[in-house]
Amino acid sequence: MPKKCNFIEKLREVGLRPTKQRVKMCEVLYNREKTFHFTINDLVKLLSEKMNQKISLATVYNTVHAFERKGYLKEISIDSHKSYFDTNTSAHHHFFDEDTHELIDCDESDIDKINIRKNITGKKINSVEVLVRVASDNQTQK
Amino acid sequence: MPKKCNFIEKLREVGLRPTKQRVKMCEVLYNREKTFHFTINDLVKLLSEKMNQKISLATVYNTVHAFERKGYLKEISIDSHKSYFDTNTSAHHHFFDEDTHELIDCDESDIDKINIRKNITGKKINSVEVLVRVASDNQTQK
DNA sequence: ATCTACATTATAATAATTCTAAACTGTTGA
DNA sequence: TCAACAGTTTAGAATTATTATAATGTAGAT
Repeated sequence: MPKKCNFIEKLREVGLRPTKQRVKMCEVLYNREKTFHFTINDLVKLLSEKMNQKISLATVYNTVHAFERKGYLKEISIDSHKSYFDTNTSAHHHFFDEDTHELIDCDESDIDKINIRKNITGKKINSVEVLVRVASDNQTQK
Repeated sequence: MPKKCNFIEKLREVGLRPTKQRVKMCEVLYNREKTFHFTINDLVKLLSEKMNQKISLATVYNTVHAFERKGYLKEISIDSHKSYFDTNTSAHHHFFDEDTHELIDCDESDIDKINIRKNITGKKINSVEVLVRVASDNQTQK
């Protein structure tokens, strides 16, 4: 469990100034056992309610994006109305629970390596992401 | 190439009233050889510019969603700021060109069948989607 | 301690989407 | 054929997520 000073170090390492707000956000995001999936809204709530940190919405956006640029966070595309972020920045896949709107990580061992046979000329592959949508077994299907 | 009356039939079959606007939209969407990927914005432009159909933005949204509910269209999650739709409603994967923001279909043969070893108790798999992000070979990477 | 560049803030602006309420139009069945 | 109703369309307002702006604050180097 890293403590405050470690975050200050870490932030400095990637060239981000360890401001009060950024350190606080690190604590919320990385002081946990499992990886964390969240929307900006989730994060603002956590900061204001649990951490008692009054923080401007704009700062949360700016800082999340700064973290993303520096490889601290990864954005996940699931639905077109909200941005989801993931503290696990390694290449991995996801389950998305359509009932609860929860994201669940997929271990590498859960899905075989994806083999892509098609080539787009002049383009290289940046990433390959699998999204498995799940829902309650007894739910009406579209 | 289906003509107007076929669309009227088709709409009726799934329980949608064949209104002027819906038939026009069918013509734009399905009178083509290849499957078509688009945003709401693209569609509005096509309708107003190419088809000379003045149509309310709200109607386009309503109708696209009606089509989606009825299985005429599929939504694709790529980026969190716009909704992309696909006239190919069968299970298939995509390439997304990050330079041009273009979607390209993947044939079934392009990617091996995805084998998922993890189970979420009480949940069943609704869909498995692979998104392959590609970009120009000489582009700076994040 | 002071300076400067970068951060934060409140607020305004923008963009995508949804809502609303009134007007309109397929469809049904008398 | 036509009235009546339910489903549609429409313009515009409202909402939601996000980004821009401009003033103020602060970390870090000198």
